[in-house]
Amino acid sequence: MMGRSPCCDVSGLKKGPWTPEEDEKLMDYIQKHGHGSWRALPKLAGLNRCGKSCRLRWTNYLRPDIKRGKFSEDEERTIIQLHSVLGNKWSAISTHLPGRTDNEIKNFWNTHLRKKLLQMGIDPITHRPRTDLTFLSDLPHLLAAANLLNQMNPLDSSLGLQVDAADQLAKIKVLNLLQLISSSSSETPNMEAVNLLGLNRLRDYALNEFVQSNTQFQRLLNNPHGLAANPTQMQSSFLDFGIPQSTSFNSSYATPTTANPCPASVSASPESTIVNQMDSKIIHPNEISAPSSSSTTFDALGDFNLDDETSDFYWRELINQSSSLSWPITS
DNA sequence: AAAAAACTCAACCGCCCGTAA
DNA sequence: CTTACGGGCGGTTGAGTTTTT
Repeated sequence: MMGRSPCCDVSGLKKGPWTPEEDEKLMDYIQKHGHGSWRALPKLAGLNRCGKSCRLRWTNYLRPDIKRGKFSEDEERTIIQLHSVLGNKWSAISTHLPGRTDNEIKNFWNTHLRKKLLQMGIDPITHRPRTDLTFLSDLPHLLAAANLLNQMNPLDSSLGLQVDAADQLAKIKVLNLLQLISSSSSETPNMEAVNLLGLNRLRDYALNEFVQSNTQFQRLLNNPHGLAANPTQMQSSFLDFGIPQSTSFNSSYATPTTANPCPASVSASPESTIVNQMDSKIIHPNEISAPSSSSTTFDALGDFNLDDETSDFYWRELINQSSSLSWPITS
């Protein structure tokens, strides 16, 4: 026989948006009888729909325990964290977000989070810094954000939120930028993109802009308060989910240590080591001990910011040496 | 003011899987 | 053991809405 025919192909069954009347019928019926067999339900409830359509309408919309409205930042972080482990297992992800349906999470991911990660230079599939550098064409905006930071009084509460947002974004982008730059050597395929974008000039500009001038930005970099992904919280909530280690290891999205897209570049010059060190600091350390849960950029950033003394050290080193930096990239 | 482009999200489709027959 | 069925899942669509030009 041919492939299975769609359940509602049998003519006459309504498709498309639900009317309030239909909703009411469905709700009434389920309230009185429970849903029982979805296939049998439409006839019993007096609905001209297929059972599948009814089930979908109920689980994604009419169910009384559904939370509506914007996702909180907490939920957002949870989704990103879980997605880095589970991939597109929307249903599994939704079990950790009370009142949110898989469909809603999927939509939210596709319309918001994916873009957000891309904009931050994070590959939404691997959750690691993107290896193509096209996002860096956005660098002017990044720099503008950083400049704005410098002009803002961070104590001005009316601007507090904006400072935080810009702060987070700038931090993340700078770190990814530095990772990518520092991991590019003339041998890597990145090189082409780097030259294409005239990144060398951008790099100098960026470093001068970020590193040389401002104590305020530096302070913000070292200030964990505005950090998008508080590492401690992230780690513990991650554990709270009770995700078995094996899940992440088996996940097709878990990146094996050998496939690190940001390999420590061969130190072409002594001066480049500082950035490479930082790169290692950012990306590598936990991978060795716990490859499963620590391979996301958020975790990496968390590490970087967790240890104030260390990050302070690296930034100071970077600042001290920035004027004389000779990079492994040559123009 | 109007047209086009971009976005949103409810709902659909086809496939998969567990299980009852 | 095989197969048919129902429920569930992830990918995709497209009408309605909002934003941009």
